[in-house]
Amino acid sequence: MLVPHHSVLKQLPPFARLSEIEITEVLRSAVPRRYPAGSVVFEQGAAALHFSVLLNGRLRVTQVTPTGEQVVVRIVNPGDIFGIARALRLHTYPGTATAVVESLALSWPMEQWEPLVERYPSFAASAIRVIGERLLEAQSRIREISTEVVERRVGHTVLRLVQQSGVREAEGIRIDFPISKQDLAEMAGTTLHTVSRILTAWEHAGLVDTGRQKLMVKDPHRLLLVADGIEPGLLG
Amino acid sequence: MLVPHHSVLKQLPPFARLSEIEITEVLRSAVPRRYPAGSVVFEQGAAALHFSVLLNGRLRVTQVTPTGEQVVVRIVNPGDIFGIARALRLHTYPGTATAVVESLALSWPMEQWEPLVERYPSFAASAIRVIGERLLEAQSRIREISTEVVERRVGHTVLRLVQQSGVREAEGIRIDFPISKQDLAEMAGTTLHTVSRILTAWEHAGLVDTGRQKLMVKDPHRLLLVADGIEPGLLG
DNA sequence: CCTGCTGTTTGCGCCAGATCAAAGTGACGT
DNA sequence: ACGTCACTTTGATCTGGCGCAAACAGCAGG
Repeated sequence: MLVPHHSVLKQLPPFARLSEIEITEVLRSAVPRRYPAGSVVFEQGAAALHFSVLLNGRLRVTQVTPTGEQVVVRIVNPGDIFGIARALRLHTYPGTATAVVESLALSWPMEQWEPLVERYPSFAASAIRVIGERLLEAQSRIREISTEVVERRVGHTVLRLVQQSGVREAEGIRIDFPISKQDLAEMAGTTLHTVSRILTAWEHAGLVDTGRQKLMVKDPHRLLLVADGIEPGLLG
Repeated sequence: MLVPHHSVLKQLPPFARLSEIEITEVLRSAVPRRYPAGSVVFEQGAAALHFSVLLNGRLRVTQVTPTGEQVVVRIVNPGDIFGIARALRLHTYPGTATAVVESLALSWPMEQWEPLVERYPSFAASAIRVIGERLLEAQSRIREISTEVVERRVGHTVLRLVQQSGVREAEGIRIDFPISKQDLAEMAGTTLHTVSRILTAWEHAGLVDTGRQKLMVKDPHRLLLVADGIEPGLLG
């Protein structure tokens, strides 16, 4: 099936307001791409040749500093647009994207971006909203990192994951892709060691359930209280 | 002069590609607003009623955390669009904007945003770029705050100010609006005291010249070396 | 079943930088 | 000129959480 994406695409906000004909038109220049778990989708510094929509799977976008430390910029969820460097007048990708699980994306050559924005105002409006949401999230993280103590930062990081990538289960909400303590540390702006200690404390208190690359939040409400500083930390 | 803004507006990227007639049209729904130094332009949590373009002056946008700490989100420079909360589907402003010097802005009712984006693709494209730039800057700050030591963070903060709001002078580059050490601290994610110590050290080394709400960078090149960790810190 | 690899836990010492405290100084109004 | 207020400097102390180190546990592949 060369065009299984017709209906899928219509679900996504950026394309929701396009007609059947327009979608067919838009799909003409798109190619589906499959990324095995662990593979690199694009690399920091490489020429920005494509922008894409994630159909399913999960990507992790990281940046490395000039001195070699890594930070996780964001997690790309199904439905998200990613790799839009050129819209920001960049010629290279500002970060590296890696598939954390087997993933499928729909990919357009970068030159299609401008026409898409110019021709479909609803696409432009949607793009603004998507980028705007990322901006708000980034600003929240800045506020968190610069004013909050580690335990609360880790709390907010986990809650953000729950909201963006959580699936309800009997015992709580599971983050449905493999995530290491190292990843959490790079999201919260701390170290692997500190994250490990915090999660262990939370596990004893019954807030979460953790394991090798597994994370499940059993008591989101109470975790929120800790993250917001209403309930004191559980360390020590 | 009710419409002195015709030519001014045409200088600004979001409006640069509009025709004379279109600009007249766009200006019809705009009102100029004057903000005395120190006055509040809009307040965090208030209903988002307007979006604006800063014609001259300088605004400081801050956020306060639930627990009362403040962080400086960004400085609005002439030519910048600000207060576009509604474009991000927010109904209230996520931060507070204060005029640091007497400022003049052109202001539209929020309902005009969607029509503007839908009608003028070049406006939409420009908005995407502006928001995207803020996003990149926010991500840089996240990387800095979570991986760099204070001195280098303060360095990058100052360099960012130089780039965005610096004016060449005989002795170096001056930040052309009043900025306190407290402001710098809230931008770099540290405390007033630490900023003071660092700037004192830099002053002794001839990198900067500081005073009461004054900041001038005498040796931007060397400051960059310190900020990038190529040259060791000057503290102690 | 063993072996290796990668992710995780936990203990301990230490230091960057926050916090507390107090004195110093430039700008502005009267 | 003087006093006041806001901003700044500097010192002294305290501590969160980082860095280092070493042991431990899932999981994959032979």
